[in-house]
Amino acid sequence: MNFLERVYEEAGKIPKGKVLTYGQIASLISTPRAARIVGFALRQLPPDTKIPWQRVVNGRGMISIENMNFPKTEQARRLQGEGIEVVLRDGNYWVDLKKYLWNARD
DNA sequence: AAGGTGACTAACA
DNA sequence: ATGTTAGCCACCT
Repeated sequence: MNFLERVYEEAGKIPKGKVLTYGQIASLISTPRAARIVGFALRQLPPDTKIPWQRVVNGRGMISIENMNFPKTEQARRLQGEGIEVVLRDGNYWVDLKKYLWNARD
């Protein structure tokens, strides 16, 4: 099983209404410094994937997407649909990590 | 096989 | 407190 598959596996475990950071996922799969690869993994997800990629944000709770297959507006919309507060600040979408960051045991 | 790349981060200026 | 720079490491060409 390669790194990407582990990322998908962990991402799939994120409960609804919670978010996770790239670094956090990397740590969960025992490769703390590979946050970038996590992003790389999510980037190549097909539009019809079941993986809750929208629950993954960067270390400050910001949606890092600019204009890929999935627009950040789409991610923000999905998160709000799960009951997560998403605020638009300075052209970027943010979530409150203190409230929504998942601690892997909840 | 080797070097470039990135949905990241942390450290500096 | 904002803007840059430099590590990071698995994947892609």
